[in-house]
Amino acid sequence: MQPFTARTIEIIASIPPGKVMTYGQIAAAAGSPRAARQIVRILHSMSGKYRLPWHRVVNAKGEIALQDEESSQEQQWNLEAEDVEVLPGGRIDLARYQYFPES
DNA sequence: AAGGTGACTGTCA
DNA sequence: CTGACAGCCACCT
Repeated sequence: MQPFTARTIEIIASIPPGKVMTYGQIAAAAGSPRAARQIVRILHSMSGKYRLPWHRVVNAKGEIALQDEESSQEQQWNLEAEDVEVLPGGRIDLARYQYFPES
């Protein structure tokens, strides 16, 4: 397991309910500001094995990044279950729900 | 071992 | 607002 991967898992797992983080944010927090795409790969391969709260991860625009209709709806449902308001189009108000590990 | 891939991002038009 | 482009990098053939 690469340090980057381990840190990524740790970070994602630390996102509190009702909050979300962007891929770039996680990548930066994990040590590679430009490795947003790695987060995607890690989510793909680890979400099943580590039970990560993948639904709390959105893209830089604050939208659900999933392309698969079913999965994206599942993510939206999970977010709403945590009192996150998902606007039409699968968009989320980052100003209200983005999680900053620092603060 | 070499090349492809992706739930991305910032910039420019 | 939309679309095109080029970085980016761990993981999977």
